This record gives sequence, structure tokens and C-alpha cells, in this order.
Amino acid sequence: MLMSMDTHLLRTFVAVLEHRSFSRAASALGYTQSAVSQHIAALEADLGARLLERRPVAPTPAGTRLMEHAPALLLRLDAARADIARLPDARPARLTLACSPAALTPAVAQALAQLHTATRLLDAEVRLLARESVLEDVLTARADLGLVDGVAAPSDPLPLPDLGPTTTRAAAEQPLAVLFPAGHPLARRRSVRLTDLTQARWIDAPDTAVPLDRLRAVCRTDGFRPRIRHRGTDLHGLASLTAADLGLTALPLPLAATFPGITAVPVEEPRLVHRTELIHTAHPTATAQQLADLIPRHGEAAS
Amino acid sequence: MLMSMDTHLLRTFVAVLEHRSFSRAASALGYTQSAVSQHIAALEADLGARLLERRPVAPTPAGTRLMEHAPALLLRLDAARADIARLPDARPARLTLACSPAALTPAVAQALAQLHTATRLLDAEVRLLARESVLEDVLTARADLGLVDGVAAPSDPLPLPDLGPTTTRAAAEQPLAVLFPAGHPLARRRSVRLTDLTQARWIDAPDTAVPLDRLRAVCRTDGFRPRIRHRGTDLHGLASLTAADLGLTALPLPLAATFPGITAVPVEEPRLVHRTELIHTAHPTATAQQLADLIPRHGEAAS
DNA sequence: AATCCTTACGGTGTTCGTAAATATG
DNA sequence: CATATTTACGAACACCGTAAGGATT
Repeated sequence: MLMSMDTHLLRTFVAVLEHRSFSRAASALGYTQSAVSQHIAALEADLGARLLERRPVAPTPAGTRLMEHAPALLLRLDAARADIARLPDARPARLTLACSPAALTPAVAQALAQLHTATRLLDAEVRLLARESVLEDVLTARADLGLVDGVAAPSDPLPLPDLGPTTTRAAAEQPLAVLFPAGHPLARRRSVRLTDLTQARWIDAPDTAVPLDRLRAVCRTDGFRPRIRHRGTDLHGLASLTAADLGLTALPLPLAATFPGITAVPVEEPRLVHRTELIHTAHPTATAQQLADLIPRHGEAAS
Repeated sequence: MLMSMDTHLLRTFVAVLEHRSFSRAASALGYTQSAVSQHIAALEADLGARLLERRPVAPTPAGTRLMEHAPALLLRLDAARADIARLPDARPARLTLACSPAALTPAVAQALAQLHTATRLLDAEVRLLARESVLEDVLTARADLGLVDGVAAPSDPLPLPDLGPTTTRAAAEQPLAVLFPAGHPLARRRSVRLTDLTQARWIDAPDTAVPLDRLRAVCRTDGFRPRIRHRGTDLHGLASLTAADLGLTALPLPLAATFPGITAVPVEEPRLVHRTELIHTAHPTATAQQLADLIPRHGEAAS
């Protein structure tokens, strides 16, 4: 009766927790409530521990532990499938590029344009995603190439989770800036120390380059408490929140300087840069490699 | 008919490639040859690609791709199971510490001794493993605590693969040294540049702190070509190979200085250290935490 | 009472082993 | 011809859905 933690079971487990309901998870997965119930029961029997509280549905401690593994496992399972699926095809002419919000720089756009004229490329697609989703898209072959941005020490790689075999390469490094509303007292300074701003009001924008928990990690502090949260990839909207004095934001300096009502001040301390990295699988398609070669580089690294 | 890449199938797939034979894999797994054959057939049907060549058994390109994912997947599956299994137990009194070869320093031994007297600890075990295996042991709960060593830039973390939720902490940083046989012309120098030694004869010791591919990565060169390879965790034997002029080795300076027939010369450029890191799961056992707290620290980081 | 999850039960389809067939070197 | 993998087949079993049973709000 004890199966070896079948992937089906993990999938429904995750779905149940996402939907906080057996029945909703069931219809989402195309199963019966009964089947979902049996799946969870089987998992619990297999692992010898209760995983979920019911009514309301919530994870037990053991369920929480399992949840720390299951999504990554399922993602990697999909990645493996995708890696094999894209192996033998006559390459479809479509090229898909997944980008986190601030990673789509003019240089990238130019590279795309070059490729377009050079190869009479039929179809290219750019997907703007939350930074967490880019790696996922590349691993599952929803995108041929990815561009993620974030903050790091100069010439350090971004700390990306290692969910499968990928290759990473620095595409750009730009100075990091804090955005102030135009009249802000600190807006006249030539540079700021991040460590002076731990107690300021910040906007947490977890889908963009600089989630606040990253700033906390990089500055080794537990300041940077968010006043409000901004979800999504709309940097212009984010900047306008700052312009309205709802809180501070950090963005790459050249980009930050383009927003109206904003004064961007470079970060002086700690020594940080806004870095963009190019991601592709260990075995990129030919066109993907072509585009990758057209995107300027700024150093090198691989995983 | 298409299953969702069942974990059984992956397990037998890996076993078949490890044993290079359907029949040997079958008996290793407690199956019939027939069952193994059916497993592989099912996987190939599911993924729509031939995975193995038969007679002799060897991976096809698609099989190679799958092999880039399957072991990590299975490891993480075991890690999840272990994470849950060790959750509710009344703690068994045994504490297991997994160490890579040069990570077991006097400070660690002292910490163990302290714990032993402080808690009248019934049973402690130290496992000396190849550096790759330490993380694996911690994830699967074969060890409560891990110590891995390697080279990195000062105060940079070691690049460990992210195969599951773990916490990492620097335990020590020591100067890195190159080992020369006692009479070697360079052995009289006060320090050496690694970049001057890319063309020298090296011993590759992939199970110890400084595999040559790591040196290549860190020096951004493709030198450091191995003359011979040394497997295993026996540093004394490794040093004696160097003493016999079979090739150079890099080790932490204080340790290197203890070997007879060897002159250890500190590395001056690039700026590198030998670093030891303490690993435990995100939810360590009480005794594991106790020991961890007794081991001196040298900075901090988490994943 | 309504909603939601669990349990009982039967049909369908899958998995395994035995054994015969087939391919390879 | 010997060894190794595949295929055929039947029995045991697992899985899902229907439907009835509990539990919780």
C-alpha cells in the first residue's frame, strides 16, 4: 500500500494547499473530491504523519516541511520533461525571451532587433514576468532565454536558486539608486548610504529587482520594513507610488532617472550594483544561442 | 497510459545506468528483469523519446538529459521524506556529524568534546566523506550536521548546490597554501601566485577541498590540468603524493604545514581563503543545534 | 441545514512475475 | 550458442468515481 511518494500525490498536495480546499483542488485538477481525499490519505500513510488540518485546510508542521520541498520537486520534474521534449525537434521559429522588470535594457532590445534583421526571424516573443518566474520559465522551456536582474556586490553573481542545470552570464551592471520624491530632503544629496535608510519608509516590490528581504540580507540588518507592497512588473507605477511619497524604492540609476517626479540618488554604501544576468538551459536552442551572443556581456559565471 | 514520470521509473532508470545493465539493476532493486524492462519502456513512452541504448546499455542524448535531473530529484525526494521523518521523534541520543576531509579542525573536535562532557552524550559519530557527499548526508538525515570546506574569496560563501532547504554558516577561514615537495625550487618563496602555476603539474583530488575545476573557475583559466587523480578523503596520502613530486596540491596552510616532506607556501594572488562551513537543515535537532553553537563562527549567511 | 471531507465499494486499468520469444555478440 | 532484453499473458493490486456516511459551522 505504501507507494514511494508518487508525484501525483505531491501535485494534489500542493494544489490543496494552494486552494485551501480539497474540493476546489479536485475540480482544478480534474479529479473528484474523493480522489483528492484518497491522495492526501495515501501521502499521509506513506510518510507516517498528518500533513493537513481540515476545516479549515491548513498545513501541519509536517505539511509545512513537505511544502518546502514539493514545489521545487515538481518544477524540476517539469524541467526534466521540458529538457527532453525540446531535444529532437526541428526548431520552431519562435524565440521566447523571459525578462524580469528592469532587465529589458536598450542593449537587449537592440540585440533582438539585430537578430530579427539578421535571420528574418519569423516570430519572437518577450514575456515580462516577476523575477521569480523567469528561471521557472527557462527551466520548463516556456522561454528559450531569460534575463533576471537584482542587486549584488560588484561582479558577484545573483543568488539564484539552483533548480536545474542552467548557465548564467552577467549581461550588465549598473549603479544602484534610491528613488526619492522630487522634494524629499535627501533628494539633493549626491549619494546615500543604504544603512542610513533602514528605518525609512519603503515600498516592498517582491516581483522586481530589489525585494526588501534582499536588501536586508545584503545589508545584514532587519530594517527596511515595508510600508506598502507593490506586486507586478509595472515599474512606472512603482515609481509613481514613490513620487506620491508612499515610500522609497531602489532601482538601477539609468532607469530611475527617467521617471517624472522622482530624484534618483546613487547608493554609495554598501558597495552594490544592479546586475542583469542572462540565463539559458545547459543546452540552448540555436537561435537562443544566437541571441545570447548578441547580448553584451559583463563578466562570466556558470552553474 | 501516460503516467506522470513516476518516481519508481526514475529510480530504476538511474539504477540501470549505474549498473549498465537491466538485469543487474533489477536484482539490485528487488525486481524482475522484465519489470525493469517495462519501467524503461513506460518512461520512454511517457517522454516520447528513447532513453537508453541496449547492449551495451548506454544513455541516448535524451537519456543523458534525464540523467542531469534524475539523481537530484531522487535526492530531494529522500530529503523531503527525511525532513518529515525526523520531525516528531523523541530524539535518539546519537549525533552524527558529516565532514569533508579538511573540515575536521581542532576547534570542531573540541566542540564535540565539550558537548560530550556537558550532556553526557551517549553516542556521537563522525563520518568523513567526500565533499560532495556531506550535503547529501545532511539532507537525507544520515547526518545531523555537516562541515564542508573549500576555497572562496575572503568572506564569500562556498558555492554549494541548492538541493533543499539548508542553513549555512562560516565556521572558519584559513589561508590557502600550495604544497611543494621539500626540495622544490619554489618552496623557498614566502608566497606564490596561483596564476603562475596554471601550467604546473597538479594532482586532482576531487573529493577534497580543492578540486582542480574549482581552481580553474576561481582563477578564470583553463590551466591546472591534472597529472594524476586522487580519490578519497586521505589527506595524508595526498600529501605524500606531492612529497614524491607527483604533482602539486592546495590545502589550508595550518594543516599543510603538518605534513612531512612538504613545504607549504601561502597563496598570495588571487586573494583566496580556505573556508569551512557548517551546514544543517532548516530545522535542526536540539543536540545538533547545541553542537552547532559550540563550533566557533566566522561570519554569517543562510540559504 | 448546508457544506465539506471521509469511507465503502465496485469496475477499470495498471503492475508485477512467469515463461516463452527474440535479438545481439 | 550464450547472454541479455523484449513480449505475452494472467493474477493481484491500485486508482478513480459513485454514493453513502460523518463531521463541522
